Amino acid sequence: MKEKNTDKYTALLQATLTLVNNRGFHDTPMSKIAKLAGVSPATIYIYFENKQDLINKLYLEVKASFCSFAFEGYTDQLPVKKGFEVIWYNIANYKLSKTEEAMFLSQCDNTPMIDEVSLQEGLKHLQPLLVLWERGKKEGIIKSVSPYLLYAYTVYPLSFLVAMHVKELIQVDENDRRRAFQLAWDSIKV
Amino acid sequence: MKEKNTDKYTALLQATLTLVNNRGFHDTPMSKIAKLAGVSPATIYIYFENKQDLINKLYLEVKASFCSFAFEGYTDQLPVKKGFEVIWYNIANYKLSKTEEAMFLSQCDNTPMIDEVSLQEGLKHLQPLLVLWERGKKEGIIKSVSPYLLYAYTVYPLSFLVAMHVKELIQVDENDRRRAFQLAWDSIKV
Amino acid sequence: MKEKNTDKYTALLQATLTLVNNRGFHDTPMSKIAKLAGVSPATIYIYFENKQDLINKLYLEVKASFCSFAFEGYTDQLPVKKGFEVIWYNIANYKLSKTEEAMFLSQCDNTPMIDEVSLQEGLKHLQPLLVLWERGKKEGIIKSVSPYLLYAYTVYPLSFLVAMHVKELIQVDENDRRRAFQLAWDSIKV
Amino acid sequence: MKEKNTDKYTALLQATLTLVNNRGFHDTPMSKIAKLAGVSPATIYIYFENKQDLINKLYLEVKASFCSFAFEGYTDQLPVKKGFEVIWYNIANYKLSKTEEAMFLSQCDNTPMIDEVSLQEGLKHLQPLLVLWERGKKEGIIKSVSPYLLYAYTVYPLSFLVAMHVKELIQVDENDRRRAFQLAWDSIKV
DNA sequence: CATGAATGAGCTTTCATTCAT
DNA sequence: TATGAATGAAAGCTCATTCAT
Repeated sequence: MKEKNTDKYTALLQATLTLVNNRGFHDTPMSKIAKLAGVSPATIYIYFENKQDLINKLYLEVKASFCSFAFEGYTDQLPVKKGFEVIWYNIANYKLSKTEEAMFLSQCDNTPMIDEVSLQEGLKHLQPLLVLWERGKKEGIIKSVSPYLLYAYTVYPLSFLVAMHVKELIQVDENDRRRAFQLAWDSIKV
Repeated sequence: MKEKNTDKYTALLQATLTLVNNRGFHDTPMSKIAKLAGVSPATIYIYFENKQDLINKLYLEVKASFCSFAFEGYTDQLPVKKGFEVIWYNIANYKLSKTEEAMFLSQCDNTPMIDEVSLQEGLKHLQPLLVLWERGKKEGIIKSVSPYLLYAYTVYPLSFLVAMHVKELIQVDENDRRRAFQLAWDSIKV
Repeated sequence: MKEKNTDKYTALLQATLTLVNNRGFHDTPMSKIAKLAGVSPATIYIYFENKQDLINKLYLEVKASFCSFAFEGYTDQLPVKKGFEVIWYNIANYKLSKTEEAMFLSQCDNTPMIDEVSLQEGLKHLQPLLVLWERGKKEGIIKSVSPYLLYAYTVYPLSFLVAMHVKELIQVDENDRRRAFQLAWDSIKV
Repeated sequence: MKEKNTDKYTALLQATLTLVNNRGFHDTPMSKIAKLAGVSPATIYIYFENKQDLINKLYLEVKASFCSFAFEGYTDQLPVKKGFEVIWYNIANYKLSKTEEAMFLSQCDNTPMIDEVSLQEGLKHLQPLLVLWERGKKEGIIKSVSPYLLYAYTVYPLSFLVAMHVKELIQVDENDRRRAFQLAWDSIKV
């Protein structure tokens, strides 16, 4: 009974993810979401207040899963470079394996699609990375620049790579990832 | 009379740019575009085939203006680093001054909004940068990696900085740009 | 357990009365009725066939309570004027104290909301008043006009007074009622 | 061109009048209104903001026509009784000939269907009758009671007679109107 | 060329009602 | 008996597009 609930809730989020990815938020009618999730259109409104709420909740869900993945195996005991490496590979692996989720997050971050409130909410989770960078700067290992710059040159580029990967313009195998990491690290290291 | 034509054409593109930036492609009805441009909805269809055509043409227009800006003052006579510097600063300056255009391009590149054909069309213009990178690799100055990687770590990060700048989370003054260039260059230089 | 039944039945009627009064028949969804009555929407269909049946039954219930009230303390032994006075005051007191019920009856009588069958059913109860009027006419005390006219000028005006009372545009104290009765009586007396 | 506008506007109001009368506000979908008026559903929204606006505007239109009719041939030079007679017969004739309009007004006045603002707006027009009554009271011809009472016992009863007339339960010929007027006047005269 | 009016198609959302439990 | 979940049908409304002028 509780199962059924979670099932439909999840099915709806998944359907939305797929459709918004392939067709955009516009051009993704509720009826299509319902059909792909295997429920009636009216059922959506049992689990979500409205279309905006559905998309917001999907965003938060995906963002949370992304962030929990990002810090797997990481502790602040690790030396700066090693710690950064762990996180960076986590993120890269997530984005390149869960491409649907990655593309969706990209779309959300570059489009006025998600409530500002939800966007803020979604940002909180990257805190440990910021702390790590701060430590790296103190230790003279990482350049003394704004965390926004560090993010722009290490994590953000992955979005582009994923997009090219999805379009099958590039492969990103183990070697490629190592090379990409090199570029990221060279960019921010002192 | 020719003036008038161009005026309305331009006004429509400008109106679309503004509205799509602020509200997204969905939630930007033709009627609102017409109103902001100061014309009748029917008039749009004199200049554009339909909504998709309007957005495609806007994309190409903006992309072209962006690319022409990007290579101002550049010749392939320049040494690799100097040539890259010229182009990079051009792009940075364009994106940070014409933020509306920059945000729009971001949205187009991360959303299934533009026809694949038009996207391809828009890509052509960056050719000289690719040629420059090839030269850099041959001269052993730039890392031997895919141009997609080079793009991801030098040009693409600017989109993130622009977004943060527009949200007034960061300033990007002359010094910041110099720092940003340093990160870009460190990333790809051998 | 029988208690429970009656409780829910009554609660549903009461909830319907309140909601239809405040929001109209349209704009009164079954779900809201259920919530206000403290039961599940599905439970309504145990006690009532459908929405129309619910509203019909409410109408008959209220009409019956109204009519039983109307003839309290009345016998056909009373002289005509005294008898009329008793009934008229009963009706006035009912309408002005049970304003929710009175407003609801008004709404039913002026709107195609209740089945014609139920409306006919509801009319039967006023019989004794018609008989009294007939007697009054024979005795030469009451004008020889259709009972519809007599009703229109004695009972029906009270609906207007109740409406104005509910909107707090007029008070209707003991004195006002006496004055109102005077107008009613002057209207129909020979 | 202007013709067309007025035509459709009027056709829509007329269609609404008919349907709301026969089926109630609930159970009168916009699509049915459109069909009866011979236009597309979308066209309604060129002339009216939404369903509520449509019904409000209809109310004001009908109320205005009613009131302008009510005071035809009346001047405050007339003696009180004569003046009252003129107005009363105007109202009676309007209601008994334009029964659709009369029934609609009844429905609006007894149902939470019209915005409070519009209801207030609609009330203004009866001013001259109130002034006449005031004069009658000063001259000792009319009972010294609230205008609400006077209205309840002279004008309001007509709504009941119209309803019975529409249901074909009574005829209301010239003689009947004279009798009805007698009851109204006896009610309020000193 | 330019437009206001018009619309069919389709959108999001609601709701009376049902059904498995 | 009682219900929360589910839904088909339909509601109000919007919008890209057309067309007579």
